[in-house]
Amino acid sequence: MKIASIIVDVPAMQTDKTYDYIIPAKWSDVIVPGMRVVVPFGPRKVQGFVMSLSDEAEVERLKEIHSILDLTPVLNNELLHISSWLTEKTLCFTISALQAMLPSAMRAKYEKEIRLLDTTRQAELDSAVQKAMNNRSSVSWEEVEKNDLLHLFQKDIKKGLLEVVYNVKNRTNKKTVKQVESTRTTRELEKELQALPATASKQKEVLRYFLQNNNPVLLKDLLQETNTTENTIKALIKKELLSEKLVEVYRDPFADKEFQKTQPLALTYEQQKAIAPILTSIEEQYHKVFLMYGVTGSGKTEVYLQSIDAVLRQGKEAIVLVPEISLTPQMVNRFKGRFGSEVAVFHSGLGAGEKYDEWRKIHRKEVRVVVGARSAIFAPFENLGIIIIDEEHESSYKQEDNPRYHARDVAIFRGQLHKCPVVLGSATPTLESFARASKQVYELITLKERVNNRPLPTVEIIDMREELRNGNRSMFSTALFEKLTERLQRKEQSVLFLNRRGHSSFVMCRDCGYVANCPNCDISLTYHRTNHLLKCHYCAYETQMPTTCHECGSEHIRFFGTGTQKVEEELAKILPQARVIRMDVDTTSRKGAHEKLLKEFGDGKADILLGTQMIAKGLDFPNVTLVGVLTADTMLHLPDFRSSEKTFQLLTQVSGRAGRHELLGEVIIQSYTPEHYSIQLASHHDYDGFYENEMRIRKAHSYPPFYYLALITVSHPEVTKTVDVSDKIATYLRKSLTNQSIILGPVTSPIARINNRYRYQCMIKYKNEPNLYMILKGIVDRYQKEIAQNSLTLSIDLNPHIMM
DNA sequence: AGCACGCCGACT
DNA sequence: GTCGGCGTGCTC
Repeated sequence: MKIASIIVDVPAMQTDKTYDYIIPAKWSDVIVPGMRVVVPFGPRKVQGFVMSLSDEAEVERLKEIHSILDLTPVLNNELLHISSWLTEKTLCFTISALQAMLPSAMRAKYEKEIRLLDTTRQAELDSAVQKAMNNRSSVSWEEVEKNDLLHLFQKDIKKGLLEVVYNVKNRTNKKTVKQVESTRTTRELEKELQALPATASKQKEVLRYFLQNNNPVLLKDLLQETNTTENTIKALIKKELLSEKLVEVYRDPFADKEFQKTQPLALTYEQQKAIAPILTSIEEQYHKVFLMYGVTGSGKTEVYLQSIDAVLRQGKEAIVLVPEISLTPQMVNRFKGRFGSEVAVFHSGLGAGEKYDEWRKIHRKEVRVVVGARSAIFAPFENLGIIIIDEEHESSYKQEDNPRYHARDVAIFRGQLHKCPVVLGSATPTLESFARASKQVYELITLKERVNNRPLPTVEIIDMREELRNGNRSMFSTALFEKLTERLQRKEQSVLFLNRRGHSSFVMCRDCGYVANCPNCDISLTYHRTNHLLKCHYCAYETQMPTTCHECGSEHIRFFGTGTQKVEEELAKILPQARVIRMDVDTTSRKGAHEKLLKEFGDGKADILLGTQMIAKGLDFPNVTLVGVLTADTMLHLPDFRSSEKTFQLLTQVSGRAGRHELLGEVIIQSYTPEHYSIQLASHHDYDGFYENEMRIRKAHSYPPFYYLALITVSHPEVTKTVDVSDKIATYLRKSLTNQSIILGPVTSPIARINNRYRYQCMIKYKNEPNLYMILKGIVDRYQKEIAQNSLTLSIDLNPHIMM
């Protein structure tokens, strides 16, 4: 008897193991590991993944697999292997790891319905139930629940008149279109054409089309070619002259775009030197991590493209990871332009169906290059030749919910398995990566020159305190205002960058200092101008914007913090003649809006592009000669040891937007702490200086890359319980870990309460703790019961990037 | 996660 | 004496 060990789609500690099922004889040759199946689990049916096969099971009474969802495995052996590695490294459930590797469209949807067991006994049903059933043989559970009839239905279920049926619905929907073909040979068609009455002129025209071109054609195209309607075709199908069938198609998000084919550019001497070791590792098929440290504009992308080209010539495949926000059409164009239909693209802008289609292209080996955000690292390639992570320092490569993985770690793991190079590219590498490169763990590749030999833009730092002292209370310094005016006169473009992270528009009373906070979470409420509401970003709480202060009754209650809208208004006041495009979540939420705004700016339809993080990357407009950073230091003071690094990266990134072509670029950085080393060193384009300085600080405070971190967050509706549990955990950790490790806390989380749950955290700083995973697992086990009751939550983040 | 089973308090 | 509250434990 053949047995399959299956991970079921029930994300809970108690079910985080395989369950054995009998493989029905009819599928004994079909079912292999990596397939999705539906299995009975208790009284219901759930989706499951086949992990392994065997001939014997430890359990006595086995059930059979109910149905199969795939004909070929959706996860190959390598991905199954990665899933167990992920499960261990991130302490997540196996099912979460498996689901993270597949497009969301492949996750099962569940549906419950109540069905009449015996049609002859319909009369015995409760009259209200009969009415609700309305002669149907089944009703959906939701419908019954919505009409508040569950109680009555339950009685009839007990009587054995009705039963509850659990269905697993496969969400995947392949898109199909109608295709029409003729059923006759050309000669026969000719006869039929003669036989048609003269009145059927349209039908004749269609037949004439097939006489010319007796091949299957899409209905849509046929209608257009013959200028007719579906009815004509239907008539012909009825006469059995034509037949129609549904063919599967891909939703192609780039269908209506044309990609100009590009040829490899001649590499500069520096680029040639950079690519050489990568090509060697591709040719000789060994794994190595390269850190490609190249200033903005040094032509990293061309090195990627030519490396991929070498991989493709070898018959292998390539993954390119790009941060979500820089997955712009410009970026996609570069890859599609070089490799054409060999490229699949993954990004969050695609709908679930579109993502599924891109995934299938890879699965069916129709493409060999994938360009995408974080999750593209799980692309089901089997013969990888290179993995490239562009903008390696980007925090979006770390997933912030379970499984809390970092795409870089997965990339290196896959690189080892495939014996292929992993290239990490950045103008501002993370300290972790640069330190590894310094220790020769990674091979450092440096690109110091900009391709067009343009000098880096000059950067001027403006002390905003000084401006204030001089009586300038606006958010534009005199210097920035003057430069903006200058650009307007010269008909050049400017980019204004507002760093909003950590500085939302909160509401404060000018008289007493009262700040409007969320009643459920210890966090200030954010003002939303569109509907005049105060909203909490952590729970769903929202309330009207108060007209008077809750504390002192003063009317001087205002919102603080600078939003892009406010900047736009002020800009309209001081530079009324300037045409401004604003890019933020409000103006880019609609599909394609992002792209449209950028195109407008690129076409010179505006003088100033104003925006948040999303404009920091990838933009490359020749006419931009000024970049202004309105507030450089807003995120410098976040409770995060990486805040200096992030500020440096951001400023460097933003500065890179100016003067990329013939025209010289200038950058203005406005700051209230201009003396800060992040700002100073970024203004001098001095990464090495920043690296040294920051490494000293990290060493002094025992932070990465000198120590690894693990963050444990405890939350519970009662403070006392939260404190109690976190205390016990800290004590246990101090007892169990080696004395080389440092355990901080417990302390309250930077956000002390979310959704009425108090939050405490412990931080572990460690260098080498071989038993750490076991110890942390033990802690989760110990509190399993309370976690299951949903009173307590423990979140464990290994290598956390967000400390809150 | 769901769901059944089972053991105590408020009603017919 | 029964209905229903939710604490406990299981799902191959």
